Amino acid sequence: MIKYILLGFLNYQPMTGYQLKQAIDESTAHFWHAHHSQIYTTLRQMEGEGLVTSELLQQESLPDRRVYTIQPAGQQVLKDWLNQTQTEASPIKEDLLVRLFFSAQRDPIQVLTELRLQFELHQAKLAAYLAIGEHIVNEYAKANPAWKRDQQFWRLTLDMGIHYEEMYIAWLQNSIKKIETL
Amino acid sequence: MIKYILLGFLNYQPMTGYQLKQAIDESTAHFWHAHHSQIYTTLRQMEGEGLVTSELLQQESLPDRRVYTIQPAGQQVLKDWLNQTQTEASPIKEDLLVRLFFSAQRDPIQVLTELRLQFELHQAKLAAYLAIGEHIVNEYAKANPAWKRDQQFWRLTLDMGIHYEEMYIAWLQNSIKKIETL
DNA sequence: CGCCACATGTAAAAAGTTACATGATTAG
DNA sequence: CTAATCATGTAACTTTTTACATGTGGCG
Repeated sequence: MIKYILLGFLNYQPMTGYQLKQAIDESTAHFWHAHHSQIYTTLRQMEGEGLVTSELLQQESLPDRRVYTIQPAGQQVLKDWLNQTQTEASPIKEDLLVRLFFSAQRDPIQVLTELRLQFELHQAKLAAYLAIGEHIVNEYAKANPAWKRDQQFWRLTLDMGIHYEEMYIAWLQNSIKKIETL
Repeated sequence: MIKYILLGFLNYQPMTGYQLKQAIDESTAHFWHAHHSQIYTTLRQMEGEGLVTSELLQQESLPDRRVYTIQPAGQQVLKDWLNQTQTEASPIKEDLLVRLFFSAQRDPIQVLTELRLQFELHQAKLAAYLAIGEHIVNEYAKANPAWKRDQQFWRLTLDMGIHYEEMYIAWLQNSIKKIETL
């Protein structure tokens, strides 16, 4: 999957592994993230497959940067992947729910502490997403008029992030209440 | 993670790999799933670590079954894991959002078809969760009075599943509308 | 002086998926 | 006769995570 994300970004413009990591952290991290080690190795692997090419640029007083450029073969792979529609709902893996599922024997105080911490974490995430929303509307749209249509799709994924966090926060509040009165 | 789920179930009663797979599919699958291959290998691995023991029971006209029983060491591992509170929100990996993020250049008809299929899939999931909720209330609570407290925690995780699907469905409806009028 | 940003990698381990492999019974 | 349920496993592969590894320049 990380392969397609990298190709997706490179399809806009040539980028380095470092920049791709940043782009992911800033935009797709709330539905897909990756460590830099995976990004660098996947880029090299894709270069071997002829999906991208790279060139090393030297900089004064800063480390060299390896810029990757998507190739027609890479664009085709991306396109093919997008064209073969998903026929399943993606599975969820949510640590907290696993923990909660087996928490009946735990000290309720500890469970509540954990849920309250999650409450704060998810509120922070929500706040961050809302800020990104503002950012997209105010800055990005003006700076890159060519990506106006793209931005509408990015916005949809951000909306999901926002709704998800809102739902999560409401559920945490409700769960905390229920455990308190158990 | 699958390790703790298996220990969590075995902490209630001895079970076979097959039964554990069933238990996971029926209860935790909406926040954590596993293939049978992973379950069987993890059980064997835990046996090697002394967290569980197993014995082979022969059956007439049915295959042998290997029943796993949790050991004190396994209970300790489970307890320790539950006691060390998560300090982060679990990351999300949602294929559909990755696809949507890079879908500006795709044929909108195709995107809509994909979203409408997801709409049906998530509606089916929601219906299934609601049915499970009924099941828990009506049958399970009466059959296992010793797990009454546990059931209240199970119920909380199911609630999340329900709220998640409701949110997802609403977001899909809204996204479909937006793309239709794009 | 210490931390952050810049910048790229490798290695090893853990986790998860897919495919291969077998075989009896029972219900439709 | 065909599909599903019961029942367990291995092997190969892919993906992801964690740790190791290095080095400069700027800011407070």
